[in-house]
Amino acid sequence: MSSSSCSSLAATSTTATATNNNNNTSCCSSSSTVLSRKCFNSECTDFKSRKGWRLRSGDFADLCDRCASAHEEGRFCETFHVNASGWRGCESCGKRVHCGCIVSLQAFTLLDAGGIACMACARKSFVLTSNPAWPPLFYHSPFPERLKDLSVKSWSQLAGSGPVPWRQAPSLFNSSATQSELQPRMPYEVDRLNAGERFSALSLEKRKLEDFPERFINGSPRNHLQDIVENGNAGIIDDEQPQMLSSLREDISAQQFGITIPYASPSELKDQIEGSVNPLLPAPLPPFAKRFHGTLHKGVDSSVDGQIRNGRPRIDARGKSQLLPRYWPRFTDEELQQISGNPNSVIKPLFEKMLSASDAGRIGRLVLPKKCAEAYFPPISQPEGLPLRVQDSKGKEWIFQFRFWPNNNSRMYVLEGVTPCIQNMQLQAGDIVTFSRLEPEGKLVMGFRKASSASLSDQDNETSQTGDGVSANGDAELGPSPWSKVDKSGYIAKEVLEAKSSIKKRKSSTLGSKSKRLRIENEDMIELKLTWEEAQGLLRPAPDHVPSIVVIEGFEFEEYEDAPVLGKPTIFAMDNVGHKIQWVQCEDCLKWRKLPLNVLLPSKWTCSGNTWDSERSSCSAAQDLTPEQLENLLPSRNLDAVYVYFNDFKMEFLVQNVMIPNCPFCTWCYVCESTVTSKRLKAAKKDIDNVEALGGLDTLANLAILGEGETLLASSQATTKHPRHRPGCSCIVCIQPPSGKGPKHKQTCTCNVCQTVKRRFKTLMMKREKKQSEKEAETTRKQQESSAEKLLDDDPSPSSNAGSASGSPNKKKAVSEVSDDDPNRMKSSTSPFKGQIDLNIQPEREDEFSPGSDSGGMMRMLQDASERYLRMQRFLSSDGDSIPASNHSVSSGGADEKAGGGIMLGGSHQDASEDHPSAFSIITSASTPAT
DNA sequence: GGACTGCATGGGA
DNA sequence: ATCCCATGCAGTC
Repeated sequence: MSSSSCSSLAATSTTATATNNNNNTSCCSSSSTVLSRKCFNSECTDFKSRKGWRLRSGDFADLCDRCASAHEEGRFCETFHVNASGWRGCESCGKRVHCGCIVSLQAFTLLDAGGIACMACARKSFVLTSNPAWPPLFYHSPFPERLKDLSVKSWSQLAGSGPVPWRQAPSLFNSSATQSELQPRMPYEVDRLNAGERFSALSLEKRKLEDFPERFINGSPRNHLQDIVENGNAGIIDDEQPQMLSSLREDISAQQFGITIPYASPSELKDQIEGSVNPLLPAPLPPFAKRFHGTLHKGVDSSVDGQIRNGRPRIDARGKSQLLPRYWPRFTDEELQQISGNPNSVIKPLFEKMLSASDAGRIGRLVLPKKCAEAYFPPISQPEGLPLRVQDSKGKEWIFQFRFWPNNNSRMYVLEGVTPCIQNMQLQAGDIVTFSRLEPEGKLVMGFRKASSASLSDQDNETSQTGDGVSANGDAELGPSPWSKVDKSGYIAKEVLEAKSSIKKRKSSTLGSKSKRLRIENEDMIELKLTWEEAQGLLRPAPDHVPSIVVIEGFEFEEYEDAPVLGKPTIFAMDNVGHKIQWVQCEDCLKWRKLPLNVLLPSKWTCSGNTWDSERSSCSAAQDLTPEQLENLLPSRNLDAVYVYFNDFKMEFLVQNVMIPNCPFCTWCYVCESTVTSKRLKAAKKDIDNVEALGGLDTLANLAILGEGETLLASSQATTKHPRHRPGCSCIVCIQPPSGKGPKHKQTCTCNVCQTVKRRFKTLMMKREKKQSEKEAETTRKQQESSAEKLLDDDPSPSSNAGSASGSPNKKKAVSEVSDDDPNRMKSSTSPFKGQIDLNIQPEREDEFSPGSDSGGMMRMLQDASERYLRMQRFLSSDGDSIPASNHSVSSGGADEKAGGGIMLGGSHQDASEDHPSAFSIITSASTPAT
């Protein structure tokens, strides 16, 4: 390498001063160094006297008169680097341009497709398009003192903790000196460097620097080879060629994807020397900022555009590897404009991150990518970290705690207290938060990008990149779904599934292969707006599917060994004679047709495919459903509330469309499709508490409801514990009629539902009785003693024990009539429940419901219920086989139907107690025979 | 019991 | 093999 290149390299270094110290003969000099009085140009032996270009250090190269003149006239390289390597031809005019030194940086720009263009051509040819790929660049102000000041003050002011020590983990720096080449120096980093605090890394850095121009000037493999072939420029061929080419290919690939790279680009260097080209020019803005300014303020000098082009990221693969691509900022002008607000401010994009479920969750902790945190956030040495003031895109300021946790000999950086901000910006998992810095204030700015917009833009990008509009990863094979719009039936919009396809493409590019869990979740939760249940409903076994049953923790899972097919979503119901059927909507006429239960339909189905009902095999045939029936049939979407009726008590559940694991009502009940907000559930629980003393079966029914409610409450996400049910499934879940549908069951009903319920109930009761009786003998005495004391001391009325459970005279009466004379039991029955009732449990496995395996509350409730029930049984058996007295006394109407306790699940805003003839009831008969 | 905190774990790059 | 980081979870308040 020629000495001229060496001098250039030294100039490229941010450590010109240090380099000078190490190599006085390299004639690198700066105004701040008086070790050498020679001209910066090693080719020149004259003594320096004039300032030249600006160095990274903020100082100016000292040049002799001759060199300074050549520099000012733009002839420096032509004069002094004639024989140096790095001469390239402009792709446009062919003019030879030297690309091998800091002096020439402003003279050319790298082309996206490879090669270079001289600035004259660049200014003529380039149209500044919205290119989110512009890198955030270190703003090297012509006022280094101001920046130096800012470099410390900005963070320290933000942190409010005085001067910030040098970052504790400059891994970007120390691990490989890459930053010296490419990483934008943070102002404080420059300070540090200026202060000569990194001498230890100097030799390595210097070595890196020596090969940097070779990489740098050969902006593309093509040009590199071209240079070799056409120019016979052997000067740049060295042992590193293969690696260089490989590296450069990576660069090109990165560029092709329009990736923004938060590392220094040569434009940064250009900016530094720009001042030297014409020191009278206004302070150069960072290229990115220039573009931004150019966007905001028309009429910016076209030269700026060319300079901006010169800011194209030229990133070394090693530099790229420092920060994972998924964190590279991809700001659009609009986003910048949104963030900035103030056109006089300069936005420096730092990084971005897609919010994970944890990030967006209520915990309020945003995990920061380590490298980003260490590169762009103030250094912290203590886990407690620092408070960090961050401004959101609306200008609102937030203070987060920037801290870290020790983790595997490393650190895990988090921003704490982000929940208000996240909520304020209405962000959720999958959305992207962006971090940038506002210059010159140094203020951290947090922007965001919603997942939908991100997906669209990314998708657009990718489409344009591939040029064929076809997903590169083959996800398009999902194909457009023929399903029509989402409506009350729960059908999924065609557009939505198409969006899914596009989202998957985006995810594959944006997220890479990272975090499948996140990807799936995002798709489902955010993009698809597809509930777990809906997704389940879409799946059909393959035509020749033979399910294999896997039992996990007592739950049977049907496994699709072959990939399930996407089928036509249908609605299962009971006809008026109690047979299970399914309803399907014609793709064309949208009429609903009744089909046999086990029919599996293709994803696109029309009336013409109705081979089971020839009279309705045409769209012209009338729909055999009244609007009212249809309304009852269709699962209600966007429910506000679910009412669960128990005798005269109506319990309201607020719901969301979330599938509930272990829901005994599976896919049919409204509750099952919903979660219950804790507030309302508590209210409901209170109601249940109020009525729980009605009797054993009533209580059990309540427990069933509440157990489910607990499930609802406890589960914000579906689990795999819910077996997949499909047509023909005969489990307790599936044999139940849809909520609010089907005939009511008499006590003497011997249908599958009742039989199963009775059997399970009886088994449960017997086991509970047996277990409890063993313990009762020992504990009852003590309990009675204590209760007796309590009764004597407090309240002679047993019902008072229920506390708030005295809301109605009926209840009081019920309590007194069916009262359990054990107040502790009453108390326990009002205790919170943790457990769940899963009607899918196998009776032979019900001992898993032992208190030991239960959290306690639920089992106590069950025990109470069983005891009461058995006591009632004994009581009633002596009085004839009749319904429990409690129900006689409580039920205000239709007592016979509600005898034994009924769970009626009404739909949204439906009053099943009044006019819902098809309200679903589970009748647990008091005369249930043991099985 | 729920919220919060800090660390541990394990999948994935 | 190593590191990152999303998330789980136990301890504490």
